[in-house]
Amino acid sequence: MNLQDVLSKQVIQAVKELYQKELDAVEFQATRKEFAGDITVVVFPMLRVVKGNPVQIGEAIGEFLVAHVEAVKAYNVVKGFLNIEIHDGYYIHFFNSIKNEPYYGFKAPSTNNDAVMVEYSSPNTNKPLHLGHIRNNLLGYSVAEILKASGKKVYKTQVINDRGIHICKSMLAWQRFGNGETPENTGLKGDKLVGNYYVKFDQVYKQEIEALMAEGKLEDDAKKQAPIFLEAQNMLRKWEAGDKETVALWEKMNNWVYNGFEVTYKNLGVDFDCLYYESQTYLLGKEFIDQGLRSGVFYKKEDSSVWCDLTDEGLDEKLVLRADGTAVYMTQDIGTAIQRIKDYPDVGGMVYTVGNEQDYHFKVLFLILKKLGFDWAKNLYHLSYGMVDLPSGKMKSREGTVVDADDLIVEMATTAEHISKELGKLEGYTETEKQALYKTIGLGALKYFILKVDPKKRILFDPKESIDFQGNTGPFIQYTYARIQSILRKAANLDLTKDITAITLDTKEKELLKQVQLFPEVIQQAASNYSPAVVANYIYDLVKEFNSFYQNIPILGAELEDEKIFRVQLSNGVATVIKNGFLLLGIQVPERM
RNA sequence: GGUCGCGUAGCUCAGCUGGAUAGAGCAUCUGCCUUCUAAGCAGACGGUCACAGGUUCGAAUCCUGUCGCGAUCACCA
Repeated sequence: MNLQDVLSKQVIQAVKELYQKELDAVEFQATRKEFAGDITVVVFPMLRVVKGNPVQIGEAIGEFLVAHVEAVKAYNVVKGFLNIEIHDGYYIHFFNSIKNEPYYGFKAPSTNNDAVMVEYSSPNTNKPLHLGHIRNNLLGYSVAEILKASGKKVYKTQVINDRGIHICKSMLAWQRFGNGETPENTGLKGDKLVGNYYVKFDQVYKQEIEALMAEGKLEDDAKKQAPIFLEAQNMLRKWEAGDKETVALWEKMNNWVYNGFEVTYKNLGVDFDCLYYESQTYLLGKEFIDQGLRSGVFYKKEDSSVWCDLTDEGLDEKLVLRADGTAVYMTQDIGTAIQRIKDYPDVGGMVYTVGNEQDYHFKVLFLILKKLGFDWAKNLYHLSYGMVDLPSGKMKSREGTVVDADDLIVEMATTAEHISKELGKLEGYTETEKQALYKTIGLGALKYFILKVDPKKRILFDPKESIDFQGNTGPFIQYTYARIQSILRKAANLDLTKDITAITLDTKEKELLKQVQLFPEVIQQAASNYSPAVVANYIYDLVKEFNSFYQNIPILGAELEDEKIFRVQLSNGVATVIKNGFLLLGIQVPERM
C-alpha cells in the first residue's frame, strides 16, 4: 500500500475517533517548497462533514497521525493545510525496494481480452512523409508504448491509403513525363521520386485549368474538364476494373514508395505489428451496411444511396454508401474496424491517431459502430492532435511548402554534430560511434520537441528558428543521463545492490526520491490521457531536480562510504527512470555526450 | 451560420478531475568550470491566466455569454 493510501485511511480513522464523522475521501497534494513537510492534507473539504475551525481540525488530525502512523515524523498547519513530514526511513525503504528493478514503473501486460490496437501513420502513397506525419508517427508510437507499460497488450497498426484518385495522379504524371525514371537509375528515394510526379501532375493540371479559363470557362468547370484530370479519373476506373497494365504500374510505384517509407520509419524508430491496405479494405464495409439496413440502423434513399440518421445525437445524416453502390471513406472504416477485431479477437478497444481535422468523422464512425451493436465500440478513442503549421500557414505537398521528414532528421543530426564538435567531449569515440550519437541527440531533440506538447494543441514550426538543444529539451535530458553514466563508470567498484539504511537524507535527495516514487503513477496517468506530454514533463522535472542535486551535493566525494554508495545508487535509479521514460517516448539515451 | 477545439510572461509551453504567493525553458541581465561532463547550476527581470458575468469558504481550472484564432459541416479521403 502506498503512503497516500495509508494516510488516507488514518485520516478517516482520525475524523471518526475525534469527531464521530465519516469522511468518504481525503484530498492530498504535494507540500509547497516554502513550507516544511512532504505531503499535505487539505482540510477545507472536510468542513462539509466536520464543522469547526480548519486550523484546529488540522492540528488534531496531525497529532493523531504522528501517534498512529510510523512513517509520519511531524506536522504543521498553515491555514487549512496540514503539512506532514515523513521520516527519511520511509523513502529509503521505498528506494531499496525498487532500485534493482530494470523496468521500474512498468506493469506486466494483462492477459485478459483487453488488448488495444493503436493505429497511426496511415499515409497516402503518393508523396513523401513530412513533419505532420512525424508528429502522427511519434504520437502513435509513444501512446502505444505507454499503453503497453501501463499493463495493456498493444498492437500497432496502420491503414495505408494506397488507392484512389490521388495515387492515379502521380502514376499518370510518371507515365507521361517520367522518361523511365526509377529509384535505381536516379538514386532518388522511391517516395521522393513518386512525390515529384504528384507535384508535376498538379503543375500541368493548373496550366490546363488556366488555359480553359482563358477560353472563358468558369473555374469550377475548368477544374472538372481539364484533360489530365479526366485522364486520371479514367485511370482510376481502369484500376478498379482490374486493368492489368494499370495495376502493374500501381504496384510498381507503390513499392517504390514503400521502400522509401521503410527507410523513414527506420530512421524515426517506429514500427508496426500489422498492416492494412486500403486497396484490400475499401470494400469491406459493404456487407455490414446490408446488415445495418436490415436492423434499421441505416436507411435507403430513393436514389438507393444508404444513410445513417444521427440527428437524435445532434449530428447530421451521414452517407455510408453511394447511390452507385460504391464505398465511401466511412464504409471502409466501418469494415476495417470490424475486420481488425475478427483478426485479433483479444482486442477490446482501438485508438486512432488522426489529425483533429477528422474529429467529426470519428465521432460519426464510433456512433455508427455503437448503433451496429458492437460492444467494443465503447472503447474506441480518436487520438486527435493539432496540425503542425508553418509561419506561412498549412503545409501543402503540392505547393512544396512542406518540411520533409528525411531532411529534417538529417538536419537535426547535423546540428547535434556542430554542437558536439564545439564542446569536444568525445575523444576516444570512433567516427561511427560519433555519427550514431549525433543521430541519437538530433532525434532526441526533434522527438522531445514534438512530444512535450499536449497532443491536441497545434504546433507552430518555424524552420528558420532551429529546435533548441538547451533547457527543456531532449538533449538536456540525454546529457543528464550521460552524466550519470560517467559517475557509474567511475564507481564501478561499488556494490549497487547493497541496501543502505543508516543515513540521513539531504533535502535534495528526498526531493529526488519523491519524484522517483511518482513514476508508476505518471505512466498510468499518461495512459489514461493518451498523452506522451505527461511523461515528457515528468522526466523534465525529475532531471531538473537531479541536476540541482548533482551540482550541489558531492556524490563520489561524499564523506561517508554509505552516503557515497547511496548517492550513486540514487543516481543510477534516476538514470533508470530517465531511460524508461524516454523509452516510452521512443528516444534513446547516450552513454556519453 | 451550426458544431468542435484552442487563447497563461516578449517567444515556446506546464499547471486545467477547483486549494496556499500561477510555474519552467528561450531571450535579456548577474554570479559559478585547479573538485563527479558548464548541452549544467545559483539568481534577477518578466503575468489583467483573452474579456465579462456566475457557481463557492476558495476559480487559470467548473458553468454561461462575448471576442480572437483554427478545424469541420462533400455521393473527397
